[in-house]
Parts: sequence; C-alpha cells; structure tokens
Amino acid sequence: MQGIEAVARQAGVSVSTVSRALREVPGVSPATRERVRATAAELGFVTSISGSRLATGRTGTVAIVVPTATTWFFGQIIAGAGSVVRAAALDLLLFELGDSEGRRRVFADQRLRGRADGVLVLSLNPSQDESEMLRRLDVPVVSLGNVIEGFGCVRVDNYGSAASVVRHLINLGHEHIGYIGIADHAAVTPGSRVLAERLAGYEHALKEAGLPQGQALRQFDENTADGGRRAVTRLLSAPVMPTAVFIGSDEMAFGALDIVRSAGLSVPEDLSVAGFDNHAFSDLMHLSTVDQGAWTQGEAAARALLEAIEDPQGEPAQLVLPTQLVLRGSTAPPRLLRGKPAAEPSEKEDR
Amino acid sequence: MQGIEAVARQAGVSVSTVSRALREVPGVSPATRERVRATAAELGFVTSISGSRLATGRTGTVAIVVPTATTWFFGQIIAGAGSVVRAAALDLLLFELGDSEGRRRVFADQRLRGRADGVLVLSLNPSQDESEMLRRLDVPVVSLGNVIEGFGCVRVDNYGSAASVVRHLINLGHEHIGYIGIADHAAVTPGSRVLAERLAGYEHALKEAGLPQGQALRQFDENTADGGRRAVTRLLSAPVMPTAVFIGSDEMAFGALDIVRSAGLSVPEDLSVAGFDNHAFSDLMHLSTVDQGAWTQGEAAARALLEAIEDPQGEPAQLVLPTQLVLRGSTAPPRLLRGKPAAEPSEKEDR
DNA sequence: CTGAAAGCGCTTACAG
DNA sequence: CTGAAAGCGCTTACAG
Repeated sequence: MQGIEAVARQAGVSVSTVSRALREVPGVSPATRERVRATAAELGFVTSISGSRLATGRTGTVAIVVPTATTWFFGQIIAGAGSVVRAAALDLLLFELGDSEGRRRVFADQRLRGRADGVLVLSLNPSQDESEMLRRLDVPVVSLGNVIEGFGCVRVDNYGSAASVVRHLINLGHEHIGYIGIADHAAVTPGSRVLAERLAGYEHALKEAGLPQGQALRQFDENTADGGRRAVTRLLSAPVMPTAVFIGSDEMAFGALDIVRSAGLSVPEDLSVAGFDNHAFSDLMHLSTVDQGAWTQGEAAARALLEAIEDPQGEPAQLVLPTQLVLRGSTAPPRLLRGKPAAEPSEKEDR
Repeated sequence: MQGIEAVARQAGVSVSTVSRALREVPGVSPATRERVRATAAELGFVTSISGSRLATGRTGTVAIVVPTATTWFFGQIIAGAGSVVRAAALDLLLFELGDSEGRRRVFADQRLRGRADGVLVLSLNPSQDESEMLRRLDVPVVSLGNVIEGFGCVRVDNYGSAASVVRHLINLGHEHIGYIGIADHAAVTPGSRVLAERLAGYEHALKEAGLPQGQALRQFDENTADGGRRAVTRLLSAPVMPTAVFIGSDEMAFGALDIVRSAGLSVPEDLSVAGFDNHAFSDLMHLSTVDQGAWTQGEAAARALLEAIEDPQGEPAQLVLPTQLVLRGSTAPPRLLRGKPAAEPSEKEDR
C-alpha cells in the first residue's frame, strides 16, 4: 500500500476524498482538505501523473515542434513560449525535426499522439498528409509563422516588413539592391510561405520604385553565418555589383559582413547591409534590421494555444504582430551620394 | 469500443495478443503479428501512451533541466542531447529554470516526479535539498558541468582549460592579464564549481608564472554581450590596465570586443582577448577561444543517461571530455613586444 | 503461441 | 461533504 491509498488510510478518509482534497476541486470541507494535505506532505506523496493522465485524458503538457533548437530565433521562441507554458503549470515537450528523416519520424510514427493537450508548430509548412495528421491529433494546434488552414496562427507581416527595409534602402538612394534569402531547407520548410513573402516584399518595393531586378541579384543559402558568407560571395560577383543588400536573417548577415570586410570593402560605404530578426548581437554588429519580436511571438503563440486548450470550440486565433525597423550603422547612402542628405524620416519606424 | 479492443475484435484475437504484436516482444506468431499490425494500420490505431505508461511504469521520456534555452551553449547542448534522445525514440521534456522562482517551483512542486525515466541537469549546482529531491525521483540523473555526488557527470576540465588559455597569453609576453567571469547567477548557479574552476585555472597560470594578481583585474557580470561590455568597461579603468583579458564566455567576449573598439583601442594591438566556448560566431569575430564541444557534451550526457536508464545498477558515468584551444586574431603579443617572435608552439593545442 | 484476468494509480459520476 | 465502485487503456504474469 502506497500512493494515494496510503494517504487515505493515514488521514482516515477515502481515496476519493484524498483525490479531491489535493486538487482545486470544490466539495471538500476545509478541515478535511487541510488534514489530507498535511498527511500528503508528511508522507511525501505526490500524485502520480500517469494515473491522473489516464483517468482524465489530460496530459498537462504542451508540445512544441521546432526545425532546430540551435538558431537564435528558435531559442527565443522556445523560451518565450516556455515562460507562458510554465506559468500555467504545464510541461513542455520539445520535438526537434532536424532533417527530413526526423521530420518523417515525428509525423509518420505519430510521435505527438496522446502526448500533449496542444501543439505549437514553428515555421512549419506541412504537407497535406502532415496537416491531416496534425488535425487527427484532435488537440488544438497553433502555427507560428506560416498560416495553416484550420489552425491558429501567430506571425508577423513578412511581406510588409521586407518591403519596408527595402524602401529604406531605396530612400537612401540605392538603385542596385540585392537579396539574400534563407534557402528552403528541404527537410524543414519546403515552400515556406514566410520566406516567399519576404522575397515578394523585396520585389514589390523594387517594382514600385522602378528599380532593376534580376536573378543575379538574388542568392539563397542556409540560415547560418556561413550561408551568408557563401551567398554574399556569389552576389559580389554579379555583373553589376549591388550597393546594398537585404538579407533574410541576421545570422546570415553577420557572415556577409565578415566576408565583405575581408574583401577589403567597407560597410556601409561600399555596401549597405540590412538584416531580419534583431538578433541579440545585431546591436554590436551595428546591423540595421527588422525586429520581429521573437520572444513576444513565442509568448503570444503559447497564450493562443492555452486559450484554445481551454476553449476548444472557440475560433482559432489569428494574430499578426508588429515589427519594427531598427536602423544602425550598416546602412547609408551609396558612395556616389555621400554628403547629399538622405530622404530618411526617423530612426525607428513602426509597422 | 475503440482503442486496442477494436483492433482485437477486428483481427479476431485477444487484447493481450494485440498488445504483444504491436511491440517488439516475442511470443507472437509472425502471421498473427502481421495480421494485427495490418488491422491496426487500417484502423489508424496508435497505442495510447498514457495507458501504457501506467501499466509499465515507464514514461519513454527524458527530462532536460536548463537554466535558460536562450544562450548558444545551452541551445547546442539541448540539440546534441535531443538528437540522441530522439534516436532512441524517447521524448524530451524541457524544463527551463529561468529565475529563482522558476527554480523553486520545479523542485518544490516536484515537477519532475513521474514524468521521465531519467533527468539531465545542465550547469546546475543543486542545494542539499535539491540534490535530495533529485535522488528521490528514483530515476537516473546525469549532470552536465558540475559534479554532483551520486549522479553521473559529463564535463570538461575547466581548470586546465582556463590555465591553458592564460598560459597562451603569458607565452605571448603579457604580464597584466585580466579575467572576466560569468557572475554567479543567483537563481541558477550559486557557487557553481564550473565557474570557480575557471577562475582557479586563471589564478594558477598567473601564479606559476609569477605574474601579478589583484581584484581590480577581475570582473564578473551576467553571461551576455552586455555583461561583457560592462565588465570590460570596469576592467579598462583599473589602475594598471591589462594588456590581455581572458573572458569566461564568448558571448561576453563579443560585447567586450565591441566596447574596446568603440573606446578607440584595437584588438589585439592594445588588448588581447580570449574567450571560452567557440561560439558559432567566434570565427567571424576572429576570437581566440576554448572549444569545449558543447554539442558533443550534450550527446555524451544523453548517452550516459540512456545507459543508466537501461542499467540502473551500473556505476554512474564520469566523463571528462577534451577541450581545444583555438587561436585566432584576437590574441597577439603586447604592443611593447611587437615584432619579437612569440613563444607559441602550434595553432591548435589539445588538452 | 494465445487468452482471461488482474492490476498500474488515479478521477468521477453516482448514491447517500 | 464523503465514500464505494467503475473506468481510463494499456501490460503482464499465469494458465493452457
């Protein structure tokens, strides 16, 4: 005899009463509740989570599905979402997709089934089958980044934010503006809408200003400093070298800055560089960028998920959070226009 | 009727047989196993994890306890450990301690109890009570970083690694060498042995070379770029300004580099800077540092934990993994000695 | 190799 | 407010 039964015997009540007394449920006299709690504490009894999960059908757990835990952005999201989940006294189950094999396993083996009361998916662009599997989980799902039919979604306006960065470069007087994008990581985000929209925003801003576009001005690579290095190297060998470049992530931008400088060019004199994320180090790299509030997005997504868990019948949340253009030293007028005052309005620009 | 019973009925066998057939257990004829599997697939049946947990007492889950998910180091560890855990088809439960309140909750409320078959604790220096609680969990525990009585441990030789960096600076001819350490984060690592040993290694190297020490040469701050900025600012106002500084983490070192340069000083001419971690960006920051193989430590710790789960009676693993001094452009002889060849042996130095 | 039954540790109508 | 009993969905001796 141990567990809840031991407590019951010792406190002189039934198992049902112990169960009620130890939770927030009403229907137990204060005196009994107190006595049971004291007994439980004395015996060092803690309700077995497995038993209670089976009985209630609730896991008290939220699952978060991430491409990888190693990028700054996902670390922020995990921490932001985690803080909300912990505050609600829920557990956080972390699923890293990793490569395509890992992704396959999580979905095909239904590793999420029965393990969580809700699922948060980050930067996931699910296939038909994968969407279907998420739906069959029969728990609320919130997507961070990509809109997924039928699920809640928290995101930023990638199209508008990208256009806004590029307009900033255009306003400075740049006419040849390159784009370095995060390559569709086949394993994790094939056909990511987020990435497509960032590119579309860039295209739109150039088009509305009547500026030249071209494949040579666009490079894609993996979302790391090394990816940025490779991409900018290719970009700098374009027939007409751009005087400015918008880069899809700050981590890539850091690598790009390094290469540009090693090539004997200076930033922003020879090349203006703007990133996306407002990484913790962007400040010290003096990188102009878009703050997309990673931590806040993580919090908001977790909150939306908890609400959906509480009220499964409610409409799935659809949130578009604001971003902010953060201007630093890496962007300036092109050399030819140096001295001429730029047409820049303010230091920070909300959108 | 649904769940395992539906499969049993449909396949014309008992529930016990379904249970056996769907797992790796022997004692089922191949034909039956095949039929049951086919039926299960047809019905889209997946074994309920809650039921099987209660019946077996196994959670199929590993818990990882981290101070925070936002630093590069912990992200690497989480990912490295996660890859091993996933390969073993186990789930990963993430507990972020956050502040002292969060830490209290995890331990006092016994949030770990019954939730995992093993626990991995990162950079944790537990109090007596906390150790006791971990022990009472009655599952194997592996500590990454700090040695904890009775538990497995994976770590690096912080003392030796720190001494080795400082000797490198001494060999370059430096005589005034500062130390910037990670401040004991009261919430998370009070009295961390790891940090104490890094400092002790620094002290030892100075002592054996007969070089001056002093409180003014030591600064401590939080483990972020901003912490590094503040600490180096204080250091540079010491009565005798050091010509070199060893910094307890690369993230702090990045902040320090920024401040030093903004102060009009150059690295390494006016100040040599060495870090600790070999952060993904250390390369592009040209930072000399100690590669402590974060990812590998995470993998090794997870592997040790899985072994302990398989064989709870075995001796807890005690692993000390090698580190490597990585020399880059941020360290050089002091200005006075410029030109004079340094007494450096090789570019990389194992220990 | 297969099945009936007990049991894992809780929660929750139901009855009092 | 309290208790006896059924049930959550599996696994596993035990018997055949």
